[in-house]
Amino acid sequence: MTAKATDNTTWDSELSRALRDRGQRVTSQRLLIHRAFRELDHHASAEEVLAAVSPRLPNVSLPTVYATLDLFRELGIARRVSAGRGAILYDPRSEAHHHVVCRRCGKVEDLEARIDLSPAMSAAGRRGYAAENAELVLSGLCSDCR
Amino acid sequence: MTAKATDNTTWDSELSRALRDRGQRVTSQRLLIHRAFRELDHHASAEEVLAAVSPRLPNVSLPTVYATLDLFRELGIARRVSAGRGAILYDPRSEAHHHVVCRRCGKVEDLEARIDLSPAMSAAGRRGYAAENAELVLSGLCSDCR
DNA sequence: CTGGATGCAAACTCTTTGCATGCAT
DNA sequence: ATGCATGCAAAGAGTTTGCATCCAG
Repeated sequence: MTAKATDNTTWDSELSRALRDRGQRVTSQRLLIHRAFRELDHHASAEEVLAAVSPRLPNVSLPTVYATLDLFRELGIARRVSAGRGAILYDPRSEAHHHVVCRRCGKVEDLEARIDLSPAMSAAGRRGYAAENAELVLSGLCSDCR
Repeated sequence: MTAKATDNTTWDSELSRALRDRGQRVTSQRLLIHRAFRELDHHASAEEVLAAVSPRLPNVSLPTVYATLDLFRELGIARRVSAGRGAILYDPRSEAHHHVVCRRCGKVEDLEARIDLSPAMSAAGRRGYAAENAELVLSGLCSDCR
């Protein structure tokens, strides 16, 4: 396992501080879901996060994972990504990046590309939207499915 | 209604030709779903398309609408757009455009903005993907919800 | 005729909600 | 002590599948 104890304590205190700033409680579920999510360091479904947490803290429920990941989104720690099908992924908001999804097997990969989104942002502004987030998803067949 | 009979016959023959080219059958459901979809001329859910078709051809079922819209996607007539939540929208592929979705009320609007997606396309190519489609979705609060 | 397309219903997946219990504050 | 957070279960939304019937080719 590549996880370091120092990462955990750093992550723990970051999350604790963010929660306290909003007057929300610091629970072991939130801390451990946070650790698992940051260790995955990858777009992950609620199910995947649960699988990563369960060995360390049993009896964590899927609804709690959903609620917690959505809390992370509010805290700016995670982004929601709707990948192709109805599945929702949560992505640790590291640097701006985008995604490709295989239209056959559903696999999602990161795309490192610098795209100038300002025309879209200002178009949204003209429409009356306060655009907070931009999500670019390409789709096609991956090398395996082709 | 703004629909013109000429549009219908044009659309009908376009679709008929595309279907025959692929050895697929030209059915009244497909023709009428196609008309309704083109008349809507807007990102629409399967439910909306069904509502538009039903007055003209009763007993059309939702599964048929899904299958037909997905067929349109294969034919290049429609694009699938996953708008924020798990809902799937089908968008008539007119010109390249993108979308904003309100994160509170879920409303989806078109965004006319010319974005240079080539960096993402080539990044996808490097990953082994044959990228066929690009979908940019911004999210935020619309003027009503703000 | 004959097989692909349709309608109906049911299954399926993923996500959200309601409520009693528990724990952080 | 107080009430937000959790776990469980069940509901809910949206989409897909199975199968008998129907109709375009």
